[in-house]
Parts: sequence; C-alpha cells; structure tokens
Amino acid sequence: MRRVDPIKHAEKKQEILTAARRCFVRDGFAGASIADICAEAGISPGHLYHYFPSKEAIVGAMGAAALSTGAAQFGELMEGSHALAALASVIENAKNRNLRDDFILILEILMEAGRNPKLAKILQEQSRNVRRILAEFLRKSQADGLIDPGLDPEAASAILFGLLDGARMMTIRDPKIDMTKVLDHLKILVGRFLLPPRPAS
Amino acid sequence: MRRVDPIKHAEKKQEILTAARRCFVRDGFAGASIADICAEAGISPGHLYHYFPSKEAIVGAMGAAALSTGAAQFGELMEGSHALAALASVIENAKNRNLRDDFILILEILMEAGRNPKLAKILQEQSRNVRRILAEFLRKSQADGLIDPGLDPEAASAILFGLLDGARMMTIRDPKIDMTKVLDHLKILVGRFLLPPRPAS
DNA sequence: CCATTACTAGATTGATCGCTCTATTTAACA
DNA sequence: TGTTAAATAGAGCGATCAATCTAGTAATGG
Repeated sequence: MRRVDPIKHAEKKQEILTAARRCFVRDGFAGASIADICAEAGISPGHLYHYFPSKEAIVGAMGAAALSTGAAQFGELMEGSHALAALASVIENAKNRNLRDDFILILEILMEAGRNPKLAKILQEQSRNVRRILAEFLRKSQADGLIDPGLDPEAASAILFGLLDGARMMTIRDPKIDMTKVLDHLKILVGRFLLPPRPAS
Repeated sequence: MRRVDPIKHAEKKQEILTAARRCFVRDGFAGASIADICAEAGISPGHLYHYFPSKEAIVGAMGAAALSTGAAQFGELMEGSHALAALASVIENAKNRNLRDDFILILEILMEAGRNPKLAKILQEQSRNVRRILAEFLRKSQADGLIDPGLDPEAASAILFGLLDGARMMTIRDPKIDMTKVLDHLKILVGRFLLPPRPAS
C-alpha cells in the first residue's frame, strides 16, 4: 500500500503557512478568509483542511512560527555583533519591506493574544526569551566594565526591547517620518543610558 | 411637523460609538459584528443605520475620536506638569484598565490604517501632533538650559513618543511583567538622555 | 497490474455577515 | 388634536463565512 511522505507533507504545510502569512499581513487574521488563503496557496478548501483542522489552527501555527523565528533571528543578530550594533541594525531596517511585514504580524498576534490564551502564552514566552538574551548581554558587558554596573539588567533589557517596538511603531504611525536623525539620537540615547557614568571630578 | 433634535441625535451617536468601542476592544474591528454592536448598544440594526451609513463609518468615527481624544489628553497632561513627569505618568498607568483598552484600540487603528487611507491620514496627523507637543516642550526646556541643547527636538520627541508606545507594548506582550523597576530605569534613561552633559572637568 | 490509500478538487452545508426593507410607535408642530 | 416626520424594531436580503462531503485522480506497495 501507499505510505504517507512526512517530508512532502511538512513542506506543503509550510507552503500553506507562507501563503496564509501574505493574506494575514494584507487583511488581518479576521479579515483573511479561508478562500483567500486557498487562492493564495493555489489549492482548494478541501485540500487545505487535510493539513489544518481549522482556521484557528492556521492562525496559531502562523503566530507561533512568526514569534519563534523572530526571536531566533534576534538571537543570531546578537551573537554575531555588539548588542548596540544589533539594536541599531533592527531599527535601521525597520522600514525594510519584510521587517515591516514581520512587525505588522507581531501587532496582529498581540491583538489575537487577547482572545487566544495559547497564543498569549507563546507571545509571553518569546518576549521573555528576547529580554533574557538582552539581559545576558548586559550582564556580560557589566562584568567587562563596558556598561553601568548600577543598572538592573532585567529592567534595562525590557526598556531596550520596548525601544525596538517603539521604533518600529514610528514607521507605522507615520510612514513618511525621516528616521536618519532619529536613529542618530537613538544611538546617543542608548549610549548615555548604558555607558558607565563618568566619575565625578 | 416634527423637527429633528440635533442634540439628542449627537448623544445617541456618541452612545453607539462607546458601545462599538467596547466591542472593538473585545473582538477587534473585523471581529465585531453589527449585531454585536447593536446588542451592546441595546438597539436594532435598522436603528443603527439611521446614525451611521456603514460599519466602515463607525470604525472611522471611532478611530478618529480615539486618536483625537488621546492626543488631547496627552496635551493636557503636558501642560499641567513637567514633561518627564507626564511621560512617567503615562507609563506608570499603562496597566490601568482604561489606558490598556485605549492602547489596544490604538493597535487596532494601526492595523486598520494599512487598509483605510483616511484613518491612516488621521493617525499620521495625530502622531505628528503629539510629537510636536513634545518637541515644543523640549525646545522650551533647551532655552531654559534644562536639557541638552545639542539634541534635535524633533528627533528626540519621536524617540520619547516611541518610548511610550514601547512601554505600553511591554504590558501587552507580558501582562505579568513587573513594571516598578522598569519605570525607575525609564526615568533614569530619560534623564541621562535629556539632561545637559556635565562639562568635561 | 491491481488494490489500497494518499492527494486533490469543487460543490455544498448551515451560520453569520453587513445591510435594507417594511411596519409601528413616538413626539413635535400647526 | 390631527398631521407629519423622526425614532425605533425586527424580519429578511443576498453574499460570504468556516467547514464538510462526495467524488475522482495519482501514486505506491504487493
């Protein structure tokens, strides 16, 4: 008899998820219909339901994937470079098409989390995950004497994370905003916040 | 013959808008149905359409009202107190029920703005409005020698505004987060960013 | 090469959507 | 108080929703 190919199955599932992603960015979780997703993926509704039991499952899988890959990407960025450079990189690229779509999805997930406890839990976990990555970097930098030892790493990391969210929201609130000067000042801000205070003369 | 009472008409309209607001916070713009709004307002669908021509009009009116009252409230807060205190107040109250609902609505508007150019324009205008209020305060404070004259008021105000958004997003991403230490560090951050650098000894 | 099963399409389901229509009540002016 | 239009209710419209069902095809193991 014929056996199911788990690899092809997973590939198809991923293909549907990326199609659903495009629809969700365009129309939102509630605004995108199963028919839209099917059209985008080039399949029929009956076919789609062989891979996902419900629309909620698609939203859940999409949200979880977006959050975990986002956190993973941020982790890689932090490993490869200085944290301040990593922060600047994220902010600098906030207007980039893909990153903008990523953030729109994040916002969509934030809204959905208020109605979907599972998604809320994943959101909370991944947010803490990113904060933890930042906090660990801060702790290490404190040990190296690079940043103010008086700062609490957990609190400071939450603020830096919030700064990223805030910067990305700027470009959504006002797409025409000129980010060059803002980015310069953001670097000044992070520097003044983190660097050890000069000893009193 | 009977004449229309414009005051009662406006009151009823406002009543419907506040009912719609509750539905939108709960279910989102797309998720809330006309039937939901009617039930919440205690009226019939036919009745509702005597006050608004379409659901889109309700969303638009709700969004515009939320944005303008939000900007106005912020303006009042800035007039009555020192800007740093005003910022702290907004952040400190981020977990407050009403303010949380306000921010959820803001996020919903941000999403909708991607599909509704009118709402996008209002969003952009009100965001610039708030930034302008902040920038004016910064300029005045620079003239008084209270903050670093080397900072660009426009860029700095954008950052402070983003900081507000970021702080409010923290409590949505992780409702259990302890904001007390974060708020302390936020005050430190704003102080270090804005205060004039100590002259080199 | 046949049996079995995965894969796929598309019509169709009942429910719900935004919205309209008709009918009735209420209230203000003449 | 009679007339007229505003205020209100609720049934019902076609369209679309998420999801299912039926049926046919493709591909694999024996």
